[in-house]
Amino acid sequence: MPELPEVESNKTHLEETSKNKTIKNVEIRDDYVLKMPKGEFKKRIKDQKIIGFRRHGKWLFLKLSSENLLLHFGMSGDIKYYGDPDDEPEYSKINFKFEAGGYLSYISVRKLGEVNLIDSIDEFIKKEDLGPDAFEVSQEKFLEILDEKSRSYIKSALMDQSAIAGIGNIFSDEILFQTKIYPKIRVSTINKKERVKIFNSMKKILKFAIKAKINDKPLPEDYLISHRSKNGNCPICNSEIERISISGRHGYYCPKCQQKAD
DNA sequence: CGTCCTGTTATCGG
DNA sequence: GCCGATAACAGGAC
Repeated sequence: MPELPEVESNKTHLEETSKNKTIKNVEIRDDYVLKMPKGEFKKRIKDQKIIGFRRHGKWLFLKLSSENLLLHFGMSGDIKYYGDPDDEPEYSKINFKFEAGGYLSYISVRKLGEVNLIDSIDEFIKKEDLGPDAFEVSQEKFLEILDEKSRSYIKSALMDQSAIAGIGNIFSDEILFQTKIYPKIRVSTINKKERVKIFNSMKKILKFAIKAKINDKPLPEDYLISHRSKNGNCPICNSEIERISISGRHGYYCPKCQQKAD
């Protein structure tokens, strides 16, 4: 379930369970997400210690003794630590076994996702052309990126990983709902005051969602996310939520709260 | 059986 | 070059 908040909560999970542990061996159930030959991956990762973590956008990096393990969760990926081999999660694709006991599973229901080993995290971010992380970016930088020259739809701009990294379909809908902005207007038509509102809302929502995810709590009832599916109604005005197609994705919005004209 | 889906990428067209 | 639309990737849920 991976947009920025889910990946950040995965990072917390790893910090709590897997830090400073040494990988004894790896079991590969399905190598579809693995971007290198199985044998090479196993050989390189064996005996490496997990010394730290970093997240950028939807990408998670495990810093190892001599290189970095990168994980991307696609649309249905997850990660889980477990102590007993009988507790291996369903759809686990790659299992790391620790020297001290315990396991870590990279899980994915589908096969979208990526597991790889890389030398430099900074170079990877550059090579992937990722923008600044949505949770870290400064207001100044944010306004520089979503500037009056951008002809993109606001929803597309928020989801563009090369602009701002970490926001996907669900959270872009939430940000626009809470700022009462119609998803299909051009960034260039939104004034600075409104763009500052978008920035503040983005930070607030991400912070809240990370906390909720870590504590395994649902998001508040007045979030659009809680009403986003099947014939949902707006938690503010009770209008029926509408669906709109933008950049190949389906977004949801309240036609009354998020008017085109502003 | 058909439709839907939290992500990314390649390709085409305006 | 910018930007949107589309298809493709996969497979489980409904």
